[in-house]
Amino acid sequence: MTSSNKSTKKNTAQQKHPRYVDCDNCSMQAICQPIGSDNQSIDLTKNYLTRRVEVSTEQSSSQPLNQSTGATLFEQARPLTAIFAVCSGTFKLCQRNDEGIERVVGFRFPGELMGEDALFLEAYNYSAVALGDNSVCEVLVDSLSACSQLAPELQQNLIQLLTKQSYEQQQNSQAIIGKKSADCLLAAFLLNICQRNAKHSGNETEIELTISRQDIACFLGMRRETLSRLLSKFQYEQLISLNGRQLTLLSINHLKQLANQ
Amino acid sequence: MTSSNKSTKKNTAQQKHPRYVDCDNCSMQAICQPIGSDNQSIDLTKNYLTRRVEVSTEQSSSQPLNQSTGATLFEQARPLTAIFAVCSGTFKLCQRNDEGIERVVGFRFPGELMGEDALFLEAYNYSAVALGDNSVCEVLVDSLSACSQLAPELQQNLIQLLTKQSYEQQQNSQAIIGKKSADCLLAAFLLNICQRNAKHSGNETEIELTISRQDIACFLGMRRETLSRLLSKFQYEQLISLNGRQLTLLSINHLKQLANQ
DNA sequence: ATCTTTTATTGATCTACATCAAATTTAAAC
DNA sequence: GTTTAAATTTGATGTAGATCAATAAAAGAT
Repeated sequence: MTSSNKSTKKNTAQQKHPRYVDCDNCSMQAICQPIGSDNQSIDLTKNYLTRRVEVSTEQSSSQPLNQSTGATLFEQARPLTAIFAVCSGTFKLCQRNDEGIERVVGFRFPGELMGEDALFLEAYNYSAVALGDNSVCEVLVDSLSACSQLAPELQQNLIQLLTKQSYEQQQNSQAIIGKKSADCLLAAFLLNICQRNAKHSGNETEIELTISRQDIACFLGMRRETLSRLLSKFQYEQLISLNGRQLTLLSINHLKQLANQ
Repeated sequence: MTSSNKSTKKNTAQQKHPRYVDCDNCSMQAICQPIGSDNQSIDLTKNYLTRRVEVSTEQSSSQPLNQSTGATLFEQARPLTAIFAVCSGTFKLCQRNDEGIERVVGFRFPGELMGEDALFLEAYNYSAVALGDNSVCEVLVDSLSACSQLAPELQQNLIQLLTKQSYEQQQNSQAIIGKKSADCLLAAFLLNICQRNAKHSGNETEIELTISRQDIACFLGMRRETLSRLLSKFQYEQLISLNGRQLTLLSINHLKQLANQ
């Protein structure tokens, strides 16, 4: 099985300038925009919000998963002090179960939230690891809580945000679990990440895969060998093309057909 | 392979009097108890709450899944007017995807909520079908919303409720997805439902399985033949015993060991 | 009660994926 | 640049679970 494009070298088209997501396309928006209860408006950045905090790969406190180091934004079971929105880059979310076995439970792209599902609970449900040099917006929970008691509008927005978020999470995981075969699963996954990535990149057919094969395989519950074979097969079948880290969906229709089995 | 207890007949120990869950053990509690903002308390039942609405098997509007009829409490995609807590009995939740393929996406036991994950969104995410003669408590969303604007206490409770709920949902689905083998999956499932059922029954080792094999298999993403074989194997290995619909976990430790693989 | 229909169990076979192993490519270190 | 290590791809083989098919047991109907 010979894949079409293999000879291309020097295709690590490193984007020097990371693209930050627009606030308009961010899930945090509901609680990040200036809130004016009638005439008295609250300056959010003076209260609970810090924009564009860099999370670079250097200082990694611990290795959350066997391989691939990366900056850990927060760790599972630690007290929840803040929730985050991804500004640029990709994060992976890892969860350790009772028996100490770790799994990749999700990925987050620009404009998506992290930690919000444990808001007002004691601790983070999972660890968040930056895949590369990323940035986030940070919302301090205590300050947010204090503010929301002043502004009922904010509280209403918060409920909406949590509901929508929980809904989308459910949709995303629904799209993954219970697929008939690994083909379908992978097709669904590729469509899912490209669609989510498009919210800020604007391109639904291309994505720069900062996620390693190992992490993808772990998330999808298959072996990396299987994933590798499937990617080769998809390339052979002209469903996708892979140039280094650049993934292009060549036939979204066929992929959708495959995914819905 | 001969299962230990097969000869027992007439073991359909029908519980004439369905056990209703205590309000203390119900997830709806946060918004169902009388709320007193200082001295002016709101009478909930006069506003948005109706307790113990019967949902009997008779009048089924449509067959949500290929087999097993049952009263449909609400249907996917219909406007969300109310959220529910199970009082007695078991419900199954079905979801149809874009391609029209239906799946069982969950079950609800007494004290658990339904529809709450779409609160303040347009429509229900799934259909809810009663497995037998059940009952629910109903909370009307419009009235709840109106009330919550009067009582900030209620709104705070609502946020807590939604967060906890979303967390538990995630935990439940995490316990299921990505298991190595069907054995582990089934072990995890049996432990999960017994544990959830124990919240109102008080017995963590026994449960009356109102759910059909087909529905369980569909939920777990396996064929009913496979499920049947596994149940037989579990009985042979003295992990469980099955008397009609009565399931008993004989060795919770072994099951847990199996589930965490 | 008997008859019919549905639901559940067991058997035989076949395939998708895991597993073990080796080669190859890519990235990091020097 | 070269060397080393890590990540990815490809190959060979075995097994878990799907699929097809046939009973067997409940549940309803009469």
